[in-house]
Amino acid sequence: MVAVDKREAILEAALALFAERGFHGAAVPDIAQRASVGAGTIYRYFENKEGLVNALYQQYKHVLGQTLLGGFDPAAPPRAAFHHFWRQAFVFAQKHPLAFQFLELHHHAPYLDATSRGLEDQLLAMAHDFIAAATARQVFKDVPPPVLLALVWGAFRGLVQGGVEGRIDMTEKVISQAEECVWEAIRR
Amino acid sequence: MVAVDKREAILEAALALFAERGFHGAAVPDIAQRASVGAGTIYRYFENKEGLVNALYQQYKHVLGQTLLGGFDPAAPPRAAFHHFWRQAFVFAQKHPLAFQFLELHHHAPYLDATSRGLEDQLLAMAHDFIAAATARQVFKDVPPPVLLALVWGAFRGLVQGGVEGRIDMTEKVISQAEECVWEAIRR
Amino acid sequence: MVAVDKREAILEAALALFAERGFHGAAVPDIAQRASVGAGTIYRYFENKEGLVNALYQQYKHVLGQTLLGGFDPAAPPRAAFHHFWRQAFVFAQKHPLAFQFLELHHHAPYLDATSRGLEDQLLAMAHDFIAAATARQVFKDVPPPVLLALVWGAFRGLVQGGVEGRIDMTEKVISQAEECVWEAIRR
Amino acid sequence: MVAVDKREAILEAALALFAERGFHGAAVPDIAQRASVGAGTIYRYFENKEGLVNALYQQYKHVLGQTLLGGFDPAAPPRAAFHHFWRQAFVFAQKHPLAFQFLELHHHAPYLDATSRGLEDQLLAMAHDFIAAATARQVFKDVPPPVLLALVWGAFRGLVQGGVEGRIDMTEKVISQAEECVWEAIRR
DNA sequence: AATGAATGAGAGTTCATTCAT
DNA sequence: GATGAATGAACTCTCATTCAT
Repeated sequence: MVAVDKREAILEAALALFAERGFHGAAVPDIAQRASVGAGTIYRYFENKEGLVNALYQQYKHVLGQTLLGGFDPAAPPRAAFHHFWRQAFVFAQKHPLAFQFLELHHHAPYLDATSRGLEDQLLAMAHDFIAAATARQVFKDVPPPVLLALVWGAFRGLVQGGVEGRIDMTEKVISQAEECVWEAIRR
Repeated sequence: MVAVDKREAILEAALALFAERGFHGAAVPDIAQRASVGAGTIYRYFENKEGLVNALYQQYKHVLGQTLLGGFDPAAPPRAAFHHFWRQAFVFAQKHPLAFQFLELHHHAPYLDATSRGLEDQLLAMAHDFIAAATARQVFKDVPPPVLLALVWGAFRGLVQGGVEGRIDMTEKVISQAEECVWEAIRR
Repeated sequence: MVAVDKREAILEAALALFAERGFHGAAVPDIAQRASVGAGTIYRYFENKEGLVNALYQQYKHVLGQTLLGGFDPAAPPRAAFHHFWRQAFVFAQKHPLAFQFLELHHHAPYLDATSRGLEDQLLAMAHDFIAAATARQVFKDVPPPVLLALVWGAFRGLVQGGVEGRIDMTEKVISQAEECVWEAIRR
Repeated sequence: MVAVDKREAILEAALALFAERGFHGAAVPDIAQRASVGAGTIYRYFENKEGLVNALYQQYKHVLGQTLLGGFDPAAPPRAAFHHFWRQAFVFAQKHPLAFQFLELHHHAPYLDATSRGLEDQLLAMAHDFIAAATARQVFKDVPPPVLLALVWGAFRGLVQGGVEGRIDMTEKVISQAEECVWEAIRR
């Protein structure tokens, strides 16, 4: 097994345990065991437990950003743009369900470093700009963009959690219906 | 100081630390110190740390339920009912901001006991019934009630978090605007 | 057992193990076991392992200083003063043989804090002043005081170690003879 | 790079770290890194960490012995012999300052093996014999030879340490003056 | 009833040593 | 021969829990 695989195994195990139990609830030896790796090995790849969460956070925050932007047409009309973001967010949440949980659980945690916080701020800023532009063009309701953003992302997150917890059968149709609901929430 | 006050002090301290750092991140001696109580005293009032989280969870889940239902008129039309719930949810979130954080953070945690889960299920069921009834009367969009519930509660949660994290200035107007947004998300 | 006794027991155990094996060679659980105390208990009395060595160092450096100065007559002639210091140094080394070993072993160690270093410097300065004064009065050879100090204390240390290691039978007579030897080394 | 060079590099690195931090304070990977060698390589040349200290101890104890005896004239009168030993001891301490520190620091350590202890005993015996002979000829004071040895070597060690720690400016003159002091300590 | 000193299991982390490459 | 990634035992330290006072 090459080094890259071991690093991968550690990240994967840590993702699962951090998502399930939180940072303080996931013990390093447990992570090591799940990764089929000696406990000491983790410290060859990450400076310490905090380094491990931050690596994870940054990796998936980056993937999330790339996924949301991937194939996005800046010239698209707002409704199409919204559709793009909505579907791409789902792509991420379904491809990386643990990572989605993990990211949402570790928001603003005191053990996140400046780089992690920077990535979060960046994504937030991008979302804010998009909404502010559409608001300015009177596409969205006359409501402060941060409010619209909170409502949209909150609704999305609620939906995904409902799926994960088995309260919602996440069919293609449900995703579309939810998109329409949320669009009506924000469109003028 | 009478016993009730000590119990109260412990619960209050635990609420603050659990909300801020999570279950595993909050040390019992820290809770004791914040409550100005000996560490051993906590074990006179609660069987152990799990007993303490569960007491807290049950207490505030109950308060949340009472707050949502308080003054509710079952005969009110859906829009008025929705208005009632929306405002009452805000009443709770603003009266007990730490409790709101705490409840959302500890959803489905493995250390929650059957009673805690039961209370959660009960609240969920009530919400579901209300939505299902309105859906049946074609007030809401033809979307599975759990989906509508997830969208609404998710949006609400996102809004509150935005306020807590300082991204949103939670004025009376914002609360009203958000209510209108969310209503349009679900109404037919 | 009262707290003071436990602190005492920890200090005594730590003294023995640090003197025997050095700082890094003495494991905290070993110290705890020798002190008949739980490992965690050590951390109620000392911030960490470094805090423990420093407490020990400061305590015995202080005792050494007090012992050397105890009953000293500043007006005494140099030979009498030297006799006093020589005998008092032996009093310390025989009353606290482990402490003597410990102090000599941990000289200038990187884990000693400013207070510990300060005490060491203070003792050194006192000795230096005494020697410099006698040198100025042409009682001692015309040799830099630090050199005389190094020779005297080194010889003393060598003698004590020889006793501890069983190479020397430390009788009253030997102590006197050694005193005379060292006196002749430094006197003009 | 030939094998001998690697062994040399390891010994040199180990000497520096053992002298500075002691046996338990010097980590094998640190030694390897300082020697620009893989950690595993150390185990090709030495059985384990103990084997490494012992090799070092024996090597330098041997060099010390050779240096002290080098050019020694057994027929020389005691004062000349003492002068020889004193200067040669300085030759060693100045040529191998780390080795001097190392040897003094690791006296009687439990991880020294029989060979190391044997070398130490041998040197001690030689010194003892020299002193005993001179004492028998009434050149030295009527003091047990081990006492004289302890005083002389202790004084020497104190002097060297004072130089290393910067308290003494180790000029040619100081070395001579100190020699005279110590000679007067022991001569009848 | 209340305390907080005491505990030891278990946390995060280091390191002497091994072994596949 | 040489490496350094890998290991797990052992290290320092924390903390949920107990119990003598």
